[in-house]
Amino acid sequence: MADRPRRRIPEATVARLPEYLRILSELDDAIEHVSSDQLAELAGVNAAKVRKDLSYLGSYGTRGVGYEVAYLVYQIRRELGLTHDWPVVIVGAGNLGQALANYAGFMDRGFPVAGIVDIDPAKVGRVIGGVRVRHIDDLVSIVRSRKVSIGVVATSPAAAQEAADLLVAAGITSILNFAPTVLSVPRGVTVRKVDLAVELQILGYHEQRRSVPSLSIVPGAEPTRSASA
Amino acid sequence: MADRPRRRIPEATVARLPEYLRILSELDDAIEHVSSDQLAELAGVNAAKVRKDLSYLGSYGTRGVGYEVAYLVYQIRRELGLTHDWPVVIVGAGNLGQALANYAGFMDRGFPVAGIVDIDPAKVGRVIGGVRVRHIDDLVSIVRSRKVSIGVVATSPAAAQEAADLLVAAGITSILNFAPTVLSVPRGVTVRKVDLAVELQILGYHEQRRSVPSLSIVPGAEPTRSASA
DNA sequence: GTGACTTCGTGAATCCGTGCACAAGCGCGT
DNA sequence: ACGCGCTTGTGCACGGATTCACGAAGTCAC
Repeated sequence: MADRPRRRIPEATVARLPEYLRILSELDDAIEHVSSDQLAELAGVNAAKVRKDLSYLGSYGTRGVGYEVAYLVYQIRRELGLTHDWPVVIVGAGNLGQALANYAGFMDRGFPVAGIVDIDPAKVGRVIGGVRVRHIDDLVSIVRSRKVSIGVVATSPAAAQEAADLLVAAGITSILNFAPTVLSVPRGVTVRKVDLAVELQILGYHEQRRSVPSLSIVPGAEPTRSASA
Repeated sequence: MADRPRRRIPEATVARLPEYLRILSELDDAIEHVSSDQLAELAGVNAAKVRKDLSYLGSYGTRGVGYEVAYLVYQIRRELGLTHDWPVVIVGAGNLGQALANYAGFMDRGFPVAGIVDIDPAKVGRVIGGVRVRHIDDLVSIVRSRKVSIGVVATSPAAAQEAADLLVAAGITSILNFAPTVLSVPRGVTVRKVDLAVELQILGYHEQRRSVPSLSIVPGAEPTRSASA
């Protein structure tokens, strides 16, 4: 119960914890315990990995039984800092910004949209996903009043760096960047990037790779196994 | 010039190549050569990494000069299989599906939207991003006629597995999954997943981490340095 | 209480990715 | 022709992540 010394959790594990959390949350309420094997199966990963990941939580599984679902959920939420909501502000009310604001999954999972801003006066005032679009000049006041620490960049690539600068100036310390641009930010600000085209290009690479060798080697080649899930 | 034996490229490198490609494509046309240092700066990574990445292409940089931009672009495009377009089909014409279809970045970067399908008859017929939404029953014919090999799942979580099954049945071999669900697919099908909420939760973890220690240790604690860029 | 069985937690081996450091190669000026 | 300065390409060492394998610790039936 007492705050334990809190060891550092490997980045790879941090990236998987939300997945475990989602899976556990979706489990039938009647299920009280899960084994690492079951959880691994559901998450599409190795069972040993699950156990090692969970061991970083200092979490108590019970040998011979497994992990108590409710307690595990509590532990993961706590470690991820999900004991309270993290409001986010979205910069850019274009296609993507609108889709994000509408996306129920944000609100549901503890990231309510505190505001959407755009530089285009024509978009200001429109209501998206229950939130009114405001002018980018209001960014600072939104961030301050709602205590927002996470910003989402959903602008055009050309405007992304400026958006990031404004977010940082407003006091944001974490940025999720959807624009295909490398953002430069001061030390102490965390940036994560999601580039949709890059994901497709990676898939394209594998596609290309599975077709090229087949015509030069075997007649009825079986597809090369590739990292799925 | 001749097809060289083509070594396997590490996954981490494959994930960075599209980024290099984008940066190189955006360079001023007047620039003929870039050094690994310059490219590294622009991509926000280490110069040695750039050189090692590019060395997998068997690419010829010139010592003392750098890499010829045009040739490098050609090489990367070739390695990623971007010498021709890869049409994609989007399943799900909800918020996200619409945003994706509208997203110019797909078309621009070699991934034209060959079709959007939805199960909801009310959505069928609507035109999004220049493409008419069709019923999911037409999926097979779209995939066959347009030779689509990449599918995008932009459905609700509940429908995602079914969407994936239909895509696979239609002959798709690569899937980009935006639904917060673990898809199970046959061997030989590549799946990549983008979960927006997971990205936010990872940011949330870092946010929480930079605030918690400060209250228990130092009075004026400086934020813990974290992996940015 | 005892033994069979299940499942966790973790040491140890291995693999992958990163970054340093330096030799080899190229161009340019003289 | 030659040497100087710049930049690539890569061997090597290191650290992080994955996976195996097994001892420890618990449950359950009888």
